[in-house]
Parts: sequence; C-alpha cells; structure tokens
Amino acid sequence: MPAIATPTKEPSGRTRIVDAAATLFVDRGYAETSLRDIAAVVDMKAGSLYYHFASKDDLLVDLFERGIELMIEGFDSVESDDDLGPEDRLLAHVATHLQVLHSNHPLTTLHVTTFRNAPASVRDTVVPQRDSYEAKWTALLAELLPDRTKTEIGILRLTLFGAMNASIEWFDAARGNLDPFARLVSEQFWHGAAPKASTTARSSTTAKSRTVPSTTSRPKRGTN
Amino acid sequence: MPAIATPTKEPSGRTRIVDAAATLFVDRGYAETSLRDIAAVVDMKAGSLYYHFASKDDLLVDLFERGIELMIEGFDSVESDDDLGPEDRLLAHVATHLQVLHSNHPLTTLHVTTFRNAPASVRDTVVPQRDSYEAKWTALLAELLPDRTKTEIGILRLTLFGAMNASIEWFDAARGNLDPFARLVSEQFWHGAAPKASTTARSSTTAKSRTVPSTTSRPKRGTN
DNA sequence: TGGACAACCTAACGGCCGTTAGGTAGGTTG
DNA sequence: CAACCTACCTAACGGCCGTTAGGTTGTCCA
Repeated sequence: MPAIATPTKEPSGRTRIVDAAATLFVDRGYAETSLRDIAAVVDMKAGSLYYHFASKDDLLVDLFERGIELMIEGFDSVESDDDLGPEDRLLAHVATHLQVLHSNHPLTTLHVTTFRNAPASVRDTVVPQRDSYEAKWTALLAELLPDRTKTEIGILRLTLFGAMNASIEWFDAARGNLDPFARLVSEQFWHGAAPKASTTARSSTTAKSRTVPSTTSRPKRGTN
Repeated sequence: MPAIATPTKEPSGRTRIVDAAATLFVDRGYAETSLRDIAAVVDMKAGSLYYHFASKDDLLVDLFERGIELMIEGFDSVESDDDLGPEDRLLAHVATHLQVLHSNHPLTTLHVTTFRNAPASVRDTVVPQRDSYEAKWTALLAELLPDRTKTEIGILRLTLFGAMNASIEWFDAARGNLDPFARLVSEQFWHGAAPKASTTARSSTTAKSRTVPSTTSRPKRGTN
C-alpha cells in the first residue's frame, strides 16, 4: 500500500502551463510566444490549453495576478515584524522586494518585463492590484521620510523601484548573493554613494540646461 | 522666384519611416507593430518600405544605432566641459542623460522599452555601441567614487541607470520640468534620501534573510 | 456494468504577418 | 526625345497565429 496521501502531488496540468508560459513570456516576450510554444513545453497541443484558459490574454492576467500576490505577501510579512529603526526597516523591505523578485523568478519578474507590452485590456485588469502594492511603498517612504513633499516621495519611490527592478536584467540569483546587493541598494538610497572622507567643497552650482542625448539599460543575456 | 534653397527641407521618405516606426515600436512594441501599420502612418504600402530597408529587423537596428549615437553625443558634450566638482559633474551627466532621453523621445527611449524583446540578432548587432556608452558611465563613476570596489561601481551604475531610465514610464517631458527631477535623482544618489536632522540611533542590525515575494514598476499610460 | 466527467487531441477556420517579383509614374540627364 | 533612376504601388506567396467544434481516452462513482 502506498503512502496514504501525496501532499506534494506533482503539478497539475494547469500549474505546469502557468509555469511554462511565465518562463517563455519572460525570456521571449508575450507576442513572440505562441500557444503552440507553450503547449510544446508541457507536452500538449495548442487547443488543449483552452480547457484551462479562456484565451491567451486570460492566461496572462492569471500570471500577473499571481505575481502581485507574491509581492504583497512579501511586503506584509515584513511589516508585521517588530518595530525597527527607519534605516533597518527600509533595508528589510528592499531585501524582501529583491528576494521575492528573484526567487519566484518567472512569475514576479513578468511584471517588470512584460507589463508594458501587454494588451491594454490585460493591463487595465491588473492595474488595481499593482496600485495597491505601490501604495504600500508610498506609505512606507512617507513614514521614513517625513521631511519630503508628496511629489518627492512619489519620485523617490519610482526611482527606487527602477533601481531594484532593473536588477532582473543583470543579477543572476543562482550565482550571486542577494543580501550584499540589497544592503548596497538600501544604504545608497538612505545615505548616498558619495565617498565618506570627501572634503571637497559642497558647491551647488546649477548645471546649465542642455539638449543633448543619452542612455539605456542592460540585459544580462539574450534568449530571443 | 522661390527661396534659393530649402535648408530645412521636409523630411524624406526614409526619415518619416524611421520616426513613425520608432513611435509605434515604443508604444505598441516591436512584434505588435506590423509593417503595414508603419506604412499607413507615412501613407505608403507595406512593400514600399523595402525600398528603404532590407527587413523589419534592419529597420530596428537603424533605430537603435541612432538612439545610442544621441546618448553618446550627449555624454561627451558634458565631458568636454570645464572641470566641475564631483557632485556637480554627476548632476550634469544625470541631467543630460535624462534630457537626451526625454527630448529625443521615440529614438532614445526605444532602447529602454524595446531592446529586451528585440530579436537576438538585432541585439547582438547593437550591443557594442551600448557597451561603449555604458563604459563611459562606469569610468565616470569610478572617478567620482574612488573608495568603491569595481563590483560596487558596476552595481551602482546599473541601479542609477535603472532609476533614470524608469522615468520614461511615468515622467511626461511635455508637462513637467526635467531640471528639478534631475537634481533630486542626482542628490539622492550622492547624499541619500535620509532626513537631515534625523537623530535616531544609527542601528545597523542586519535584517533577517527571508524568502517572501515582491514588486514591479509603473507605466504612465497604455497605448496598446 | 455503465454513465459521467475531466483532460486531453484532431483538424481546421479566417486572418494577419514579413517578404518578394514585377510593375509604373515622374523627374533628371545626356 | 530617349534613357535612366528614384520612389513608390499591386498582388500575391507561404507561413504562423489564436481560436473553435467535435472527437477520444481514461478514471471514478453508483
């Protein structure tokens, strides 16, 4: 007689589809991935996917929602911690954001890589959940930085998100340790990157406005 | 008799195609934009584009290369300036990067929005130019932050790029003024965002490592 | 034993895609 | 005026796409 139950039963068809789709969407793009591609990974035919999902867009919505759920859970698990100092509180949240982002790879990173190119109807469906996660961060930063205006808080949140989320393009969680990275990001955000012993005069001359061109970001690999 | 010459002659077919393509690629995506879409904007038929470009990928390569050119020109125009203090030098470069990014909108932002989903062959072609721009920034940061390791410089550059480039998703150059934004980014990077009068104990307790989930970025609109 | 149901497969549909071969109109040049 | 070149157009090609209607298989329950 076998074990009474299989608590960790091997993933069902639907779960396997979700995982395969997330992976493919992340490293090929949504439009660039066909249902036949996804089906091939899970050893099915394209038509069979419609037993589990109403449409390709529907599948994408499902992925996005699972991703955000993970993010929110992560944030809340930090918040429920005992009270820390402002700096340590920031570090805890930054570390958690990065850990969730990299450890639940395809599902969470999908937001960063694919949201922009998703069909409008899909984006509209997901926006409320995204907003609620972002609101948590806005509230956090407003608490940590009481001397800042609402506008500044907003910009600081967006740049911090930009800095953290860009890491999915170059940080390989399988190789590097996230902790020192998280600490560097958090410390830089809080204290700045300037040399400690710098005795150069704090000249604040405004740089002349110009109209020149500039830059981009950087992917760690190409899978397309 | 008309004016002797038309120094600002109206854009040729090729230029109009390039502009239209850049715009469409940015707000719909590369795969999501068909040659028929582009042709319609410039009042042509899809086949006619092949008089100017060998293929759709070829067109994309052209766009990427023009974009990077603008970025590099911008960076160099700052570098050729008289010597500034470290902080002002950083500000000048941040401001220029942002200005070039937002004022040459479709061409430069294309890198941030589309590079990731571009076909591998296209990416490979463009990588050297991108690297040369990024190397300039790496060298700059290495000069400004002599106490940092190479690894730290690399990470700081990537997070700074992430922070700056993310702005194309939410900053509307037509509405807001770039200057205060650039100053905030630069100051935050250099001095940090922490409150000035903060007298809270600088407790450096390491946040316990966890494995929770987290977040994303945020587009200003949807055009798809 | 048989019916119900879950989980697939088969085969095709219309449609849009990038691309190409072969035109053609209009200006320029000898 | 003729030849030529530039800058398009027309019409079609094969191919892949998302999606659907209608099977087929296996398992579970009565």
